[in-house]
Amino acid sequence: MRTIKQIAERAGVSTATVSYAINNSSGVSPEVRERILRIVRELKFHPNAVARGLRTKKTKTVGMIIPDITNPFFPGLVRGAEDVLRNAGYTLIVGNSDSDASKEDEYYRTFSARQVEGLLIIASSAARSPEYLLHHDLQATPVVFVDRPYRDVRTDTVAADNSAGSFQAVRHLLEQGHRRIAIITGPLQLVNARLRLEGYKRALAASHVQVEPLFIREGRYDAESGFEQTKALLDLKNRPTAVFVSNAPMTFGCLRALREFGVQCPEELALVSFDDAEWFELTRPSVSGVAQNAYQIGAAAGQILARRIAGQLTGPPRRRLLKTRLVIRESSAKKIAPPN
Amino acid sequence: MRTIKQIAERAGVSTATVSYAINNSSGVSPEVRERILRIVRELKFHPNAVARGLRTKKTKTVGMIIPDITNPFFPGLVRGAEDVLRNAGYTLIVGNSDSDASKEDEYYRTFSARQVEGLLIIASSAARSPEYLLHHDLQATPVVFVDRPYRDVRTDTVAADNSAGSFQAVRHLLEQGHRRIAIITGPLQLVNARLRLEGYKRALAASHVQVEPLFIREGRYDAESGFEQTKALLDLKNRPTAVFVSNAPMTFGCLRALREFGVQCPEELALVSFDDAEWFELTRPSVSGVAQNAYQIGAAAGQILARRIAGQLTGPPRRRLLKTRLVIRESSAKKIAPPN
DNA sequence: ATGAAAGCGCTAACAG
DNA sequence: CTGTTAGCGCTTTCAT
Repeated sequence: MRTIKQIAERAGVSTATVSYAINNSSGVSPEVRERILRIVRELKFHPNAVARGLRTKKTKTVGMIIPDITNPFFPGLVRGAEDVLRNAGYTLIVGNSDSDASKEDEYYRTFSARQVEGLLIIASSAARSPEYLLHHDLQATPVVFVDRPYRDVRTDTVAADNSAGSFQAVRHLLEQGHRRIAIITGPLQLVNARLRLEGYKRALAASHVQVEPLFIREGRYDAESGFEQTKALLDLKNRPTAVFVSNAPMTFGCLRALREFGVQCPEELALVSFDDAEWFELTRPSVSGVAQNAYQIGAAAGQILARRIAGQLTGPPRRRLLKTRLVIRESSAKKIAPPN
Repeated sequence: MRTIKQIAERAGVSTATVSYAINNSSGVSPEVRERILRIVRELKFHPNAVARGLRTKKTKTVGMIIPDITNPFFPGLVRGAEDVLRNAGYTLIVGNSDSDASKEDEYYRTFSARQVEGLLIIASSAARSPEYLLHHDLQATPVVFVDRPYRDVRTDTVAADNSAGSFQAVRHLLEQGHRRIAIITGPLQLVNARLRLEGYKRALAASHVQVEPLFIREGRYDAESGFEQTKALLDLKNRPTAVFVSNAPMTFGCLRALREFGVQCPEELALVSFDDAEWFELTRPSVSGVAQNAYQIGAAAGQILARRIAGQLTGPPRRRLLKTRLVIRESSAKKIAPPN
């Protein structure tokens, strides 16, 4: 491995001068600078980021905690954050928590030890708030909460407007003539699951439709629970005519159930999903969804974090809620006759 | 931020002793060790990994270059590698190259500067071989090539057995009575695309079926090219009766084309895909696929890398080709009459 | 415009 | 069993 010292010897200057040259600080004569940079190029010298990090206490590293990269919603988020952060000179380290507090803790320790300059968190609960981070030596580190906009948290937050998106989806079902609309929610300890439920309730209220408690089924944001809860709805004496499913994996399970039990969609049960997976277009029926732009959310979060770290952004926490877009497909395209 | 020095003062010992204690080196009396560890816990002290890395030249960091985390095949790979490496004490940094050489280079520089101890690479071409890495100060760094088993490369390699998987898929189509079988390949500068083509040819040869050059269409592993090449096949005067598509995104495009041009599958054109996406099960028809276990590939690669770094694995490069599994669904389930 | 030198936090001889 | 000390590669005063 080459060091600044070797470059200095070759160039016949001191290490300080080499340092100035490669960091293009002022006060190095053009000739000397050029000579040094030439040698740097020849020897393919890359300054040791570890040494630099130790000295400057700026590691140019950011940590990100996500539930699971294998869940199709998160890659876009990560990619958006990565692209922005890399452009700003940061390296991103991503950890999968499986929404497990002890794995989260493990990553907090790793990140703390590695002196990350900032944190992007998709938290498993509000307990993972900055107060919590105090326990991990990360108190001074800027944090942005992503995707799950906990309210009581004193950090920047970027997420889709879950409530508005759900409102829109359920209003659409109401406009199609549905009155008996069920919802399969995510785990209700997660804010975004609660917000999607809230949007559902608001839409019903706006149309003076009573909430039917049996129509509110809590899932776990995975395919299995989507299947189970759909089955539960189908087993009801008084079935709903439509269902709003709170994410794509559960919609996957829902479709499986519809198929297995031979339920016609949208005729017997109309469907709108939160999220808009690519394959929604290819199923039969194709699936209506509330599209959130994961890349954009990640990019916005990365942007805010970079500016906080650089001190370009100060003051109270920013809350950005990004717009969703309702994509109507076959699963909700049929109007039904009003009941009376 | 706490340092070893502060712990030492509190405990009334030297920094060396603290270091011994937290690294549980031998030669520290139980009482002193206990006292130190108690203080460490109380103060939530996490040794500065940057300083440690500088001193020991072991950063416990591994770099991974993938084309794009947003492509559904890669998250599994990454997760597999991450889980294994984290267990072995390494932190994984992942970079998206978009199969772009200059972005790859950028990550090589970053990884080099950050003193990674090993590299997991899904390379855009064989040129990204260890010889190439010489240019980036990474010569001594263990490298494992993943997913794309370039032959002329002197490193460990882990991938699915692309050729065998394709062979199996095409043999299946032959067994269904098909003789006019097309293939949509990936970009042929990628080994795995070439290997999938090779498996296709071997299967045809084994059944004494002549290769029809018009039936070999090169795509780009993306949905658009899957659409275009399917259209090209459908435009042929003498259409094939079946097509083998070399990955899931192109199969997505293929299905779109079939739908758009009203082609019945499997009746008019049977279909088998390399890869097995979750949604293959939900389309109409459901899609047959060659499943490769991405998680397992990533995990195996991580394992080998960790052992190379630790020096537990020495000697010539290992080549591991993991088995694929053919999953037969509706898109290829119908036998057709032999064309005598 | 350039150099000498201190020191970031840690580990590892070496000494005792 | 514990302490002293040098030094990893770099940046950054402070001199000159």
